[in-house]
Amino acid sequence: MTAPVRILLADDEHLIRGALAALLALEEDLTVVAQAASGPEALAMAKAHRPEVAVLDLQMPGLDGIEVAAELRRLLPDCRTMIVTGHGRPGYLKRALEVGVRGFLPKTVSAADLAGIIRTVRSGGRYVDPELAAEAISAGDSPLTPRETDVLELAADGTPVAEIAVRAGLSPGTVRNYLSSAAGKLGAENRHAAVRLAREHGWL
Amino acid sequence: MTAPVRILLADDEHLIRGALAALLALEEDLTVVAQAASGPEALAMAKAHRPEVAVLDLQMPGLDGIEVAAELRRLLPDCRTMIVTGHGRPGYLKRALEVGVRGFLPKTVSAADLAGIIRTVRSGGRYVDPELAAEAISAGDSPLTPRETDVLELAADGTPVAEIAVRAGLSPGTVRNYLSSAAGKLGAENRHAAVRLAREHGWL
DNA sequence: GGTCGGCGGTGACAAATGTCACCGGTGGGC
DNA sequence: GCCCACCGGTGACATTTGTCACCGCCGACC
Repeated sequence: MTAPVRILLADDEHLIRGALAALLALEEDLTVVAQAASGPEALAMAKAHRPEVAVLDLQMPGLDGIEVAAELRRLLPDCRTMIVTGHGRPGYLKRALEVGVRGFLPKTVSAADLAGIIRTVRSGGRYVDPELAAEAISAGDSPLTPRETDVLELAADGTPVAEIAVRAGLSPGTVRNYLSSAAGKLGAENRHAAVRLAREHGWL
Repeated sequence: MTAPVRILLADDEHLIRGALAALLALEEDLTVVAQAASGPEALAMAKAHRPEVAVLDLQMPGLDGIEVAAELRRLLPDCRTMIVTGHGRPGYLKRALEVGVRGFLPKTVSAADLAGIIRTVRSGGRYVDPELAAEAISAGDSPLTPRETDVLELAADGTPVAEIAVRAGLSPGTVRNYLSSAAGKLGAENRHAAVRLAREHGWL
């Protein structure tokens, strides 16, 4: 029998992380060698313990799972990464795949599935939750230009145009043009609805 | 030794729920008699299995944890309820306590703590996460009148004033008055920022 | 070379929104 | 009875916003 798969587990919810660790410990060919409760901690633990597979929660303090995955790819190219997430926005999936994540799944999978997917990923395979994949495909690419996305993001929490203009280093008129065009492309009544729609599609 | 505590576990994230069940199974004085992945399912399982303690996730499809707790109180007055949640908005805590929830904790607690709290709740005690409690207290009561809250809620997703007016059965002018007054009370620049602030405080 | 899309900008106009004063009605508390 | 807060409304006004046309400047692509 070969040595067990060395796993790094990162999730800011202690309860979940502990439970997951306990669950994976039941699988004799898997071993959790490190745990972390935040993005930076995950990186530190990875450097120290050099896991073969990193199981990362999407939302974590400090750095989110995708940012950690990107860093890990630079630091430990041999370490396979997978993302586990509660709510799967399509945009996240795309970003994740771009930084080399090999597994992407919602927390609704069963423990047995998780263990299986870890093995798959470990041996070079990939796994993407079918439902999330379908959503991502149907969502398609963002119709927004990079700059439109920037400006829309700055408009996210009800910031008035004048402030957006300052923060983006643009003239107020230009900001309004971008917002108007973005809202038009998204079929939104105004920028606030546009923000909501873009968020729903994972374009923000 | 007395019979083990009969527990109902409700969480829509299969992975978490399973892991939790496995974890609680390690405690010999606790036994998970039922599991559910949605609000309605939780109620059905509760009716069928009559647990002593119901551990409910806050966000679930169908009915959220608090709604389930409220129903349970009617259906099974002897069943103690506790809410476990990822992100603890202060407003939720308040609503939870109002419907008789006896435990309210974030998912950042450890498994040992969870088991301890289940025992506490089972024997008639209460437990509220100190940090969430502090937030709730510092957040205080909503400064908004009921009607202001209604209108603000309708304004939530960028709905134009005209539509809010129709839905609320008010004149557009009145709607603007309410929104303006709400934004003023919250110190917000405009209604969208006001919505965000109210959400953050759990007042929405 | 030409064309086209993105970027940044201006100016002008209409529409939506924010703000204020002020109205009457109702109901609770002192 | 009086006061006060909330409800619902009107009218007027300034400000913010959305929308459109049109400008020049790249840079990529054919």
